[in-house]
Amino acid sequence: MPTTTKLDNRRAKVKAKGAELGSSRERLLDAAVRVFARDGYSGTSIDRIAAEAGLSKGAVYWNFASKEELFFALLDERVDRRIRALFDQTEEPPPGQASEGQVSAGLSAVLEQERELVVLFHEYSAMAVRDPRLRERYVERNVMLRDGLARAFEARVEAFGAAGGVEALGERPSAVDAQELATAVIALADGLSIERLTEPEVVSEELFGEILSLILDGLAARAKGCI
Amino acid sequence: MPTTTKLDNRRAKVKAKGAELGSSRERLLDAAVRVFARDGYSGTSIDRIAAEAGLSKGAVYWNFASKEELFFALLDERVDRRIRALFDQTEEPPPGQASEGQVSAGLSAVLEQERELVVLFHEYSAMAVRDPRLRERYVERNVMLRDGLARAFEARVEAFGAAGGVEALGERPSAVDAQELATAVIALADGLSIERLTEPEVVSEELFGEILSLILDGLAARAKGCI
DNA sequence: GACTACATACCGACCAGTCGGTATAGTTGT
DNA sequence: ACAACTATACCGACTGGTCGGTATGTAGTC
Repeated sequence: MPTTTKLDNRRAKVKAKGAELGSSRERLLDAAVRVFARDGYSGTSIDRIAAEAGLSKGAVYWNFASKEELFFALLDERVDRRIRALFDQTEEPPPGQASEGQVSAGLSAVLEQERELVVLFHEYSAMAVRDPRLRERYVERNVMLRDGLARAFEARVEAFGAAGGVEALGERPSAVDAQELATAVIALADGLSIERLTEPEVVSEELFGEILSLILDGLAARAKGCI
Repeated sequence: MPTTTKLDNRRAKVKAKGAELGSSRERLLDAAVRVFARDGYSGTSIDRIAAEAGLSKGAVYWNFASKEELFFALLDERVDRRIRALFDQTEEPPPGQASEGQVSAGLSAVLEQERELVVLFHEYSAMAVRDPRLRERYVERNVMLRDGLARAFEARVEAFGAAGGVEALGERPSAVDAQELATAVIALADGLSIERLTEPEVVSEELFGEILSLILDGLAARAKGCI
């Protein structure tokens, strides 16, 4: 169904011009981040977003095709971008250092400053469970993150293997591979960030890094055969 | 504000009689589990729940004070009960055995069979982020779970300490205490169960148990000083 | 005067909650 | 045993309000 060719033309132009700082489009997205995070997707009305941006409903429907498209744009241009940036900086660790501390610090910083993004991410995931279209995009993003992290682990293990003379992965029957490790580490990060939303005091800044290094120590110990 | 004394009296009686199998109340709760899990809280209408239960809106408002109360009842009588049962069986592990496998198997079984409960739990947590009243109850439940798990870890470490002659916790500067460990393990379980909702194929049955034993191995290795 | 970038008024759908009505079960007086 | 009365458990029409989306108006710009 070629629903909205006219609209697509319009949006193409908008996308070209809309990046200007302080443009209505940006103000709407800023407001949408706040309101969606505060009230949830279905608890948020278009009128409220418009009002919070100092604009009207007309401005919203000029810049976005629908409420859903506004939400998608927000995920693309705010949430995903942020997460990708975090993981890019993770993949190239500062020269020759163990990176758990860095990763944990980076993650904690994001979680601390950008509570709204975490809430939106949470909302995103809850919606992806139901909506197949959303799920497709959601999974695509997850695969990217997981693969990146898995590669980072493999690189680390190779370096470790060269130093310690032992391969940690794929040797023992109970060993986990890099993909599984990445899956679990992402799950841990997600889980901790979610717990932090309701109980900030029990999830310390360093916890993620500590557990991550515990896991890696466990791997190393198994590789050394000292368990 | 003593709002609904009449209603409370009524509900007390209902609670006494309502436990009968196949009662309207139970049928409504069964339907509510399905519909809330399928369509989300705000995507669910009272009429739809009633229809799915083969009853009418009047039946819903006879048995429950409001949509919110219906949802709370559902969390109490279905979700929480189930989770508590799982953790109770976790706290007394089968005689003298390492319990990671059991815990992981139990968790996986629940996640497999009761996808609806996981979805509802997810929804619950998303709502608790916003609604202070809900958050209070949510946190209360979390504290219970965490304390229980922390005690289990402490018991395990004591046993381990007796066998290995070393205390694993509170010795090294980078060591984590039982509460933090429990927090992380719950976060891991939550994260994995959420990931499993959208990507069932990447979260294997055994993954949780494997990571858990990796973490414990890491602790043991540190205690032995072989890292 | 045509196009842009909105504002405003409006429509139809949906929905939580209310309320009068009602069928059935239970209780009480005789 | 039977009528009179009451409480229980539900039905379904209705209300007030909200909200996504649309249609139309309008000030500024080229």
